[in-house]
Parts: sequence; C-alpha cells; structure tokens
Amino acid sequence: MKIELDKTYEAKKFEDEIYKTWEESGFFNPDNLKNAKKPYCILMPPPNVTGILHLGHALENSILDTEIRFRRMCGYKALLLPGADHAAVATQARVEKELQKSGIKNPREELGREKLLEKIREYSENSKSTILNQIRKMGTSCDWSRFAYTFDETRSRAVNTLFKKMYEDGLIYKGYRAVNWTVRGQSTCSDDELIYEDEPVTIYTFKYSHDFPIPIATTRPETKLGDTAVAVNPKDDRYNKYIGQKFTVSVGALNPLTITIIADENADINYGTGAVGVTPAHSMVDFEMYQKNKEIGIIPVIGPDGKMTENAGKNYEGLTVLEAREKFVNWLKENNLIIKQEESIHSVGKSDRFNDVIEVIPMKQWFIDVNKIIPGKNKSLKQLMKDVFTTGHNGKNKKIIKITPDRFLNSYMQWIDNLRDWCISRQIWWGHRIPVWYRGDKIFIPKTITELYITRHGITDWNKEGKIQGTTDTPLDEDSISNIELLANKLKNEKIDIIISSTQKRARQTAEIINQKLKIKFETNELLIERNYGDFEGQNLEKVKMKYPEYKKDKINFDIPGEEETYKEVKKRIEEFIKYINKNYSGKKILIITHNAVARAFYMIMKGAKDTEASKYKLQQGEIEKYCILDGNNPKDYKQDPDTLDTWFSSGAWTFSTLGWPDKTKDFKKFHPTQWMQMGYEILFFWMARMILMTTYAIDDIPFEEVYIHGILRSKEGKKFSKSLGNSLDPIEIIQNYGTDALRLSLIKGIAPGNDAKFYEEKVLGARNFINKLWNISRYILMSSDYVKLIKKQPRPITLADEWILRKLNTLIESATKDLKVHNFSMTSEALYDFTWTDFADWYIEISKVEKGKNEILLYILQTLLKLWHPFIPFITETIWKNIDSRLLMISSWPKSNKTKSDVLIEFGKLQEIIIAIRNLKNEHKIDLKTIIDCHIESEKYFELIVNQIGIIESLAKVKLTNEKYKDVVHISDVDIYIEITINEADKQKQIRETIAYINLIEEKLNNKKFTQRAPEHIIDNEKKKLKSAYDLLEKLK
RNA sequence: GGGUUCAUAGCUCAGUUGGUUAGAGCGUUACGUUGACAUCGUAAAGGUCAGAGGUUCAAAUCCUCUUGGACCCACCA
Repeated sequence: MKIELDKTYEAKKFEDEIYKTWEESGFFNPDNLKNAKKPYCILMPPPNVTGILHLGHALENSILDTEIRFRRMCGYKALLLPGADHAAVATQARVEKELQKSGIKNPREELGREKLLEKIREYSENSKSTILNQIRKMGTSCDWSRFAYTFDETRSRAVNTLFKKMYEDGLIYKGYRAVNWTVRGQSTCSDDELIYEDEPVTIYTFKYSHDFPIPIATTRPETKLGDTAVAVNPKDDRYNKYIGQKFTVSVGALNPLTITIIADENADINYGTGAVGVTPAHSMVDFEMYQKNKEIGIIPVIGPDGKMTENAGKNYEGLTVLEAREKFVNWLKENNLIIKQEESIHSVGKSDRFNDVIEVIPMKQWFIDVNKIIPGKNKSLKQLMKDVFTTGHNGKNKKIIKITPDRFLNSYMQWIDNLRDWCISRQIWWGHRIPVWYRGDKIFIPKTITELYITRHGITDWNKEGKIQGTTDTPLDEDSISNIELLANKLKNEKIDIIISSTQKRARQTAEIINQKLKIKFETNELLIERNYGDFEGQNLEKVKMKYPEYKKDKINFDIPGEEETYKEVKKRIEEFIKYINKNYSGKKILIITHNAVARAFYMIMKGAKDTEASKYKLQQGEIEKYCILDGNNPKDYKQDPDTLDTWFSSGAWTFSTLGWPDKTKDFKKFHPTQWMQMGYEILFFWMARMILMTTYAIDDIPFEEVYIHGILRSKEGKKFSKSLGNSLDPIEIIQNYGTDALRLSLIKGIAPGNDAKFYEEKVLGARNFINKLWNISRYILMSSDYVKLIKKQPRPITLADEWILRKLNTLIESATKDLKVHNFSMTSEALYDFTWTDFADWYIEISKVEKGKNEILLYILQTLLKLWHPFIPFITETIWKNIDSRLLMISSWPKSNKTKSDVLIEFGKLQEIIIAIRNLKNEHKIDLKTIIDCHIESEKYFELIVNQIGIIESLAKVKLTNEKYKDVVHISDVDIYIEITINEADKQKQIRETIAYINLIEEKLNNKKFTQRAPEHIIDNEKKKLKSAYDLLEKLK
C-alpha cells in the first residue's frame, strides 16, 4: 500500500479529530493505564473563570502537557488533573462591572444576594466552558473525568472541613484588627492583593497644638483626627523625657485627643522629626504598636464607606477622605500649626481588582493566626511553611520540596518572615460562605450539615388548567419533560446523595427523570404527598375559601373539615419527615421532590415564618429551595455568617481537595503528595505558600515533591501582555493560523525556568516551519518506503552513515531522557530540533538517496523521533504515527538507547568536513552547487574513508572524483582536495595566518608548566593532538 | 533599607558540575526550484561574552567592585 500525504501539513485538518481520539481512548485517565504502576500526578493550576485562555495559560498547558506525556510514555500512572477556580473577587468584580455597563448602577443593592449570585454563576459557567474547550485546543492530556472546580461540592466540603479543623485548633479566630479595605469593592483584602503605585503627595510637618512639644509629619492629615500616641525612640535625647506623659489636644475631633508618648525602637531618630504620630485605626504599623500598648486606645475616624465617622467631629463627619484632608490642613494653617510642607513621591496601596486606594480600617474579621503554636505540633504555621524547604516536613529529608530555580527560595523565606495574620473573610458574595452560624451572640460550627434541596414535581395537564390535583395520580405533561432534564443537568454538579420523592405519580415520575441523569439512591415517602388541600394555590383561592364557612370567621388560619388535611397537619407531617431525615440521612444532601403545599410547609418550619405569611410563599416549578439542618437543629434559630472566604483559602487546599479529601479516597491515597507542581513566580506567595500552609497543617505532609517556576511572557518590547495595553495576542487565533503544535513549540523552545521570555509571531512561524519539515521528512520516508511497519528493534547498521546516525540517535535518546527527567524542556527541544533537521534530514536522508536499502533504518529513526517529539508536539506526531501503527503514539513506550560505536563520529565528521569544503569552494567561485566538477582527494590518514565513501562525496558535494591532480589544492587538516578551480591567494594567506595564531595559542598553553602539571591528562593529550594536526596543515598550506 | 535577576552576533535567546578555535533561530549577503519540503536547499559574513580586578594550569561560566536595565519584599512617620 502506497501512503500519500499532503505536500504541507495543515494542522486544522487533524487536530480536533486527534484530540477526540485521545479523549475517547480513555488514556487520559490513569486508571486505564493498566500496566503502569508508579503514580505521577500533576495538578493543573486552575484557570480563573473570569475570562478566556491567554498566552500565560498556553505556556502553562504546554509545559504541563509535555511533562505528563513524557511521564505517561515512561510508564507512569500519569494523571494531569484539570480544574477551574471560581476566583471570588476577580469574578464578582468583573460581573459587577459588566452589570454597571448595562445600567445597573449598584448591582449588590439593586439585585440582592441571590440574584447577583445567579448572574455571576451564569457568567462563570459560560466562561468556564469556554476556557475548558480552549484547554482541549491546546492538546492538554488531562483526565476530564476528575475535573475539579474550587466551588463545587467536594471542594466546598474540603473547605468547610478545613475551616472547622483550624477553628477548633484555635488557628482561625474572629478578631478586631486593622484590615485593608476597598471602598469601591466594599470588602477586605489581604496584604498580597495590594498593588503599590508611586504617586505625588504632600508631606505636612505640624504640631497638634502650640503646647505640644513634639512635631510630627504625615501624608494623611485627616487620619490624625484619630491619633492616640506619638512614638519616639527611647534613645532620642530630645524626646525621651516625655515618654509616658499624656497630652490632651483639641484638633476638632469629636472629643479632645489624649496623646500618649510611647517608646518604640522603630522610630528613626534621624528620619523626619524623629517622632511618629500613631494612628492605630488607620495604619498597619500603628495598629501593631497599639497591640503592644493597648492603653493608648484606638479611634477609627474613617468608615467603611470611605467617609469620616462621627469620631472625626462635627466639622468632618460625612466628608470624604480628600475633603477632610483639605479642611483639616486649612485648620492647621489657620492656627499656625504647620511647620513645613513639602512635595514628595509616595507609594500608595491600591486594590488590584477594584483599583481604588486601600483604606486601613479596624474591623471584626476572620483571621488565620500564623504564629500560634499548633496543638500537638509544637510549631506555628509559619514554621511549617519554612520547614518544607529546610529541614523537611517533620524533619524528614524526603519531605523537602525541590524548587526550580531555587533562587525563589530567598524571597519566599523573606515573605514568610514578614507575614502577618492572614485575613480570610471577604464581604463579597461570590465565594465559599464562612461555615459559621450564630445563635444570638454564640458562634456555632455544626458537625454535620444536612442539606435539603426542595423542588416541585414537573408540570401536568392539570397544572396547565389551574386545577387542584390533590391526591389524584395525574401524569406529567410530555412537554415538561425537557424542563425537568434541564433541572437535572443543573443538579448534576451538586453531588446529591439521595432523592426522596412523594409517592404520587407526578412527583415520582419527575424523580425518575432526574435520576436517569444522577443515578443515585432513590426512595419515596408518603409524608411528602399532597392531599386534597389546595386552598393556597393562587387563582383558586377565593373559590376554595368560599366553600368553607370558617373562612369568614378566621380569615387565614382555619381548618378544613372532612377528609382533607389542615395546614397544621401538613406541618406536622413534615416535622415528622425531618425527624426521619435526621435519623437516617444526617449529613447528606437530599433532593426532595414534592408539592407546593408541602414546599410551603418546609418554608414555614425552616425559616420560622409566621402562619400568616403562608399564603405569600410559592415555589415555582423548576425552582429549588435549599435548607440546611445543622446537627439536627432547626435552622430557623441560626444565622449564617454573611461573609465569604478569601479565594486562596480554597486554592490552598487544591492538591488534596482535588483528590477527594476529606474522604479517604483511593485517589488521595495513591496520588498525594503529588509529584510535580508548576506555576508562574507571580503567584508564589498567593498560591504555593498557601498550599504548603494548608497541606502541612491538615494532611501532615508536603503538597508536592517538586515545584517548577516559570516566568511570564512579554511582548517584543518587553512589556507585559494585557488587554488594556492593547498588545495581547490570542492563542486561539495563533492556533488557527499556525496550529497548536507550532504554538506549543514556540512557547517551550528557548525558555529558561523562572525567566521571563519574549514572545512574538515570528517565533511561531519558525516553529510552524519546523513542523512542516518534520511532516515532509515523514512524507518522504513513508512515500518512498517499500513497506511501512513498526520497527521494534534497532536495525543493524551497514555503512558508516548508518553507524553514525544511530550513534547520534542514541546519544539523543540519552540526553533527551536525562534532560526531561529534570524538566529541561527547552534544551531537549533544541537537541531534537537540531538532530531532526540537520543530522537526519540534511545529511542522512540525503545520503539515503545514494546508499539504497535503508528502508528499515529510516523507519526506525522516524518512529523513534516521533516518540521523542510527541510530548512537545503531540498532534503532528500522532497524525503521522497513524500511518505506521494502529495503536496510539500517546501510550507507546519511551525509546531506550542501544549500544553503538562512538569512533564513527570522527570519521563521519571528516567526511562532512570534506563535503562542506568542496561546497564552500564552489560557492565562493560562484559555481552552481549542482554543477559537477572534477576533484581529486588525497589523504594518508583517511584514505580508506575516502575510498569507501566515494559515492557520498560525489553525490553530496556534486563532484566527480578523478585520479588527475589539479594544480590548485585546498587543505583541511589531514586531507588535500585538488580541484579545477583557481584558489584565491588571499584566502590561502588568511588560512595560514589563522592556523599560525591557533598554533601559538596551543603552544602557549603546552609550554605553561603549571598547565602540564595540573591539568588532567586527557585535556593535555587533546591539546597535543590539536597541535600536531595544526602543524601538518600549516606545512601543506606553505 | 534587604533581596533576586539580567547584560553573549543587527534582533531573540541557548551555553547543564569551569576544559575543542563560544552556539542556534530570525535577519543580512551570495548562489540555487532534479520528484520529500521555497513553510525549502547550499554556503558566507557577523561576537574583546557590559567594564575593571581577583581565584585557577584554565573563566562567558566562580568571587569582588563598577555601569546600565528589570523585579520582589519591607519602609515610606
């Protein structure tokens, strides 16, 4: 069978189909790698659900996938676990911004919690599915069946479990502390979420009053309305006599300020006035001083709305910070209290998401205590975070994390030293709600949370007509089934444990349709049924009511006589049902399919609503109402904390939450700790530090054995890619133009770990050209082969060229394997590139056109090359492989090197040297390379070589070898080439000069006694050899 | 203030523990379309490895300093 391939490789034609083949093969899932034993697990850094794939993702995916494909081929149980991050602040900020654009000025106020969350959920789901498809486009071989989302059920459970554990260990506390506050975002943010920008400011040096002995300086005069102390250095002779004294000053605040003079080593005698005005409420550093000197007190003068509070005094209350600043400065001026006023540059902290100036404000928030000794550990979180890089976790050598490049360790350690308690509560709504409830003032963290998802049956014909159905067994309307399926899809991600439905047909039927998707436990329960009791069903209300004489007496709460059930009886029935749940399904997630009146009863019980509100409640079909039962208690007495958790709290748990923790799953046992982690240096503190914190604490282990840090991509001008700069490149567009393989190769070739790299289209173009070269190499071999089959054993070499190429190939296998084991992607790709294009295509394939009968060897080299290249450029290699073998290249085994002779390298090198010398001569004399000229070669040393390789020389250099000596001769070391071209005398002289200089260089070395005494023997021998052939050459040239 | 990092050909970068006359791609120049490939071939030009000093038999590589750029952390009263 003749194989036909297109003249050029068109990525678009193959990539989607190939990815589909891989995915359907099931081998992305390590469970299907039956022969593999040793696990190799990598967690994908989960992309945020705020946008689309950018170049950074493309880089990460290229690196991750190259690594995992290599490991898979090496026989590991390779798992690349994909995920996505709900990215709390980032996502909410994005959606709010878009809503504002569409005219909703204050989304939180106008929509309310539930509706805004619904909008964000919608946006994030869209964004998630887009970005996941784009990750498929990158060729990433991750196990989609294990996909994890930081905000899904399993991950939420991990977050809640972790929170509870840390709270019980006293590591999480609720405290009143100064926090970073974004007025625009109306939320706290951590120290790491600030970006600092230099801005011009005015520094005012002033005195609180004329009597006050110490002048102080500030860039934030308005905060001085809340000063409670002045700190001076105890060694400062000017001021130390005042230490401990209190001064009362009136600066216009609500109450006169009592300023205590305190001692603090941090006050620099030589800087400014040498004294620091202390505003505990509005400065992190000052707050720490307050903690050491609680007696000085704390007066907040700025509120969460960014306006001055009552404490600031009547003149200032309600003013913005800037207005207050101006007014206070004016007051100081009027009273001649300003001593100096100077302009300066100041770096101002801003919120990276909301881009407004951060105010430091004291608040009651949740914190993680990083200094507290962990019960039973005798160490703080800070110490745990350091240990993994120094002594190893629990002092074990094996539990030291290897970081590449290790220079990042320095800044990590420095960061840990400066770490303050981590504020984890946020006032935004998109995120894990803090799993804490309050009963009055008491904090309550339940052991088990039973979750009820209440929904109604699907629509029946009777519903359509507005009839009361009561105990009838009306079936579902055919048209409504698709709506129920939609509902089922929504529920799929919620990890429901059991479905309980009313026994009535319409509910049972609904449950069955849903369970076709969920495939979980399903039971029916009589307590959930609807009786002939439809008096609150809306449009029939009046009619029904009028049937009963009691209605006139007691307008709302009345009993219905006869067989029908009263409202109170329904409530009783549901209370009984809840008892049943608590007894049998405590801690589970339960989907309840029931009827309107029953749903209402749930509402009344769970929310503790008054009976008079009953008729106002209606659950629409298709809607879900969620309730939590906390340790079997009725939720109506408990109020959940309204705040959410910092998104990095859930990210910190990533390496184990993705593997099913807190359950002791098979995955967790097999794959944790993970083998390799990869991330950009910009999230080292955000993410790596937090993963280490969480894992060492909760799992008592390291999260990963190795972490590989990559740099960021920059434009040709060295700028960051960003939408706002308008210089961003869309990876998807690049893929469409050049193919995924070209993009991947251009991202990986020429990068060093931890270093930034410039990226531009020409690089992709170069990679694309290479891809095409590889295609054509394959095309030539496959099309000109007598047969195509899998060559399992290295064929026996026959000629020198065979020996040479196999030697080169085996060296390549060795170096590629060695380098990939230490994640040296760039170097490996360059070595492969060089071999493929230069050694294989330019030399060996050309030789194969002269020396026939290389079918098997060519196929063998091609197959080996496809394997070696596969981790980098999976699509084209798999596409070509399809023509060779029916099994997937993806799971073929990584090549092993064979023994080969090494001495052929010198011989073949000489052959190349001869050919290049002749080509060069022709070029210099403007003779078409293809023109065959006569040539005579003499060499004592390489006589045999030349005789044996006449064919190759004649064909690659396009010469005819003759016995006739021409007058003109070219010398290269140990070989004389006589040709019918007049040799340029100047060239000859130049060559002589160069050779002499070279000889001098070596002689100088060899004459140096220290060199001959101390250098290793093989180095000296080598120098001697070099000298000898240089002399020979010089002799001939003369 | 503490720390990290970069400077190698016109451009973008490799150069693994010090050891051939320092490499690649792009670009440039010259020549070339015979059946794998013009997304190509053949060859050439182009570098005092930022500067100075040191360690060493030997330095682009290790150390110190200088110059110029990038970055991180803290402080910024």
